Amino acid sequence: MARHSRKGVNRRFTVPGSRLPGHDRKVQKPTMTEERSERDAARLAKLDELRSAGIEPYPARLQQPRTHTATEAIAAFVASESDGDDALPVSVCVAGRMMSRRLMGKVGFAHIDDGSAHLQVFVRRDTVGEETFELFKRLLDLGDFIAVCGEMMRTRTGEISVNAQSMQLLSKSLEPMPDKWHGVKDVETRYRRRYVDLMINPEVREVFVARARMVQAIREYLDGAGFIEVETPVLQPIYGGAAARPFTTYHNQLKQDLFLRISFELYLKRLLVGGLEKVYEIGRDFRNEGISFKHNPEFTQLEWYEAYADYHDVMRRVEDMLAHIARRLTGGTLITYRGHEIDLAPPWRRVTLRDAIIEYADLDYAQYPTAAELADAMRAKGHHPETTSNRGRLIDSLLSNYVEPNLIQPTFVLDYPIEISPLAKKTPDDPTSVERFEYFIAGMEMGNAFSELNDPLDQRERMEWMQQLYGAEDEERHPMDEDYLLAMSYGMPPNGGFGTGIDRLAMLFTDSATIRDVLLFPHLRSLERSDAAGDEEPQP
RNA sequence: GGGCCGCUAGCUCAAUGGUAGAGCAAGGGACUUUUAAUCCCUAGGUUACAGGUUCGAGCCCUGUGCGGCUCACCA
Repeated sequence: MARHSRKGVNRRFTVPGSRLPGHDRKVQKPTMTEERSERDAARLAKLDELRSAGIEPYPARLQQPRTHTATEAIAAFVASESDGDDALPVSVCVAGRMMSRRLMGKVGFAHIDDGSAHLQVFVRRDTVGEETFELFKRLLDLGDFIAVCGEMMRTRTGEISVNAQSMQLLSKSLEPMPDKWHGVKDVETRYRRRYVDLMINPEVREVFVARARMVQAIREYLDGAGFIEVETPVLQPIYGGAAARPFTTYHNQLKQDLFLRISFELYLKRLLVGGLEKVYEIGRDFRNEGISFKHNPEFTQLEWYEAYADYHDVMRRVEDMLAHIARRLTGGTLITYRGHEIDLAPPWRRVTLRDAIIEYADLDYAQYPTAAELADAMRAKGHHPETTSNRGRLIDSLLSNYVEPNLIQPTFVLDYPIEISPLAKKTPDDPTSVERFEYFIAGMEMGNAFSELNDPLDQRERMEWMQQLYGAEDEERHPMDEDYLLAMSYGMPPNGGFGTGIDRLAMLFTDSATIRDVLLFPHLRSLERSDAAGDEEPQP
C-alpha cells in the first residue's frame, strides 16, 4: 500500500476494511465499494481534517514518553493515597487504545486499554484547552490509539483516573469497534480476525497469556531436570515418527521434494546417538489429516528423550511435570475442565491397554490372536470394526471408542500392540506387545511415550514389516529411513521418549472446548477461493 | 468426505409467506465528575451467493460458499 501517496491515488483503496472477509464475497461489485466508502467517509474526512490542522494521525513517536502502564499508574496512585495528607501528586503519561468515550458538554471521559488494564481518562476543556478538547470530542474515534499525560485522581464516583493535561493521537482507527457490551461473538469472525477478538474480548487474551505461562512452566521444568532444548528440521526429505499423512513441498534449487515434519522423533533420537543425553524440542508439527475440535493441520508438540530411562521413568516425569504446570498456573493440582474436576497430583492411575479394554469394552483381545478372530469377537459384542483393519488398528479403535471417553482423571494406558508401535521396545514377556503408554485426561488422548527401540536389527525388521503390513497404497506407510538405521547402528543408549500436544494441554489448562480457542490463528478455509472459482480454473 | 444446524446494518439480536426493525457503534445537536451516561434528530440493508415455487420469499424448495456440531482418519 505504500505506493499510494498521501494525496495521490484514490485513498479509498488504502482502507483496510475494503479487504475484510465479509466484503471479499461482494467486492467484485463496484457498488459495494462505493457504499463501503460512504460508510467510511466520516473517518476519512477526519484524517484530512487532522492533517490540515497539522496533526499527523500516524506519528512515529510519542511527544512525551510513556511513564506508566495502566496497571502501574493505578498502583502508583494507590500507593500515594496511603500517604494520606502527605501524598504527592502522581504524574503519568499513559498510552493505549480508546475503548469507550462519554461526552457531556465541556467535559468527557474515556477508557483506554493498554493490555495491562483499562484506565479511565478525565478530560476537561478548561484543563486541556480548546484545541485538544475538540480533538478528543470530535476527531477521535473508538479504537484510536492515544497517549495521555496528567495527574492521577479519583473521580466523584471513586474511579481512579488520569486527569488529562495533554493528549496525543498515536494511530487513527478507520474501522468501527465491535459492540462494547457484547463484543464479537461470531466464532468465524473471532478466528478470522483474531486481532478484533483480542482487542474487545478480554478473556481471550487471558487464554493466550495462560498458554504462554504454561509453555514457560514446561521449559522451566525440563531445563531444571537437566534437559537441553534443541531444534531439528521442519523440512525433511523423509518423514517419520508417527502414523500420519504429511504435507509435501519442493525446494527449487535442489530440485527436491520435501515434507513438513509430522514428528521430531527420528531426529531427536539421532541426538542421543551423538551423546546428548536429555533433549527436548517444542515446535510445530504438520499433519495432512482431518480438522476437528482437537485437530489443527499444524499443531505444537513437545517431545523429549532421556537416556537410561524407560517408560516407567517417563510416566513419573510426565505426572510430575503436569503437576508442576498446574501449580504454576493455579497454585494447586486441581483443575476444572468442562465441568469435570480433575486432580493432576501424582501418582496417576496406571492400567494396561488389555485390562482397560476388558473393563470398558468387555473384550479380552489376547484371546483373539488374528485380526479376523478379533473382528469377529468385536462384532459378537456389538462393535463395528473396519473390515480392512489389521489387529493393531482394531485394538486401537476399541481404545479410542470405548476406553478413551471414560478416562477423565489422568490415566496412563500401557503396553500397546506391536503393529501400531514400530519404534518401541518389545515387552520382555510378550513379543506381540511393546513398552509404550499413552496418557489420557478429560477423555482426550494427550500424549504418547515408549521405551525407545534401540536395536538396529530389530528396528530394520520392524520397518520392513511395516512396509508389508501397510502396503504400498497405504498413505500412512512410511519410507525406510536408512540414515536413522545407520545412526542406531553406531549405538543408541536405552532411553525413554515422550510426545505430547501442547495445544491439548492448553485446552485443558484454560478450560477450552476446542483447539481453535487456544490457537491464535486456527486454520480456516480461505474465503478468496470462492471469489476466484467463478473466474478461472483451479490450478492442477 | 458423510449427517445435522447456522449465515439479517460495523457489532449483538428481532421480524405467521404480506411495507426488513431495535440496542450499541456512526453523523448532527444539548449537557463541566460520567462509567452499558442521558435526551433530541439523522443516516446506515441486493437478509452469504445463485436459481426455483408463489400474486407476493429473510421465511418454503434446490444448488454453491463459509462456519459450527458430529461421524470417519489422526495427536
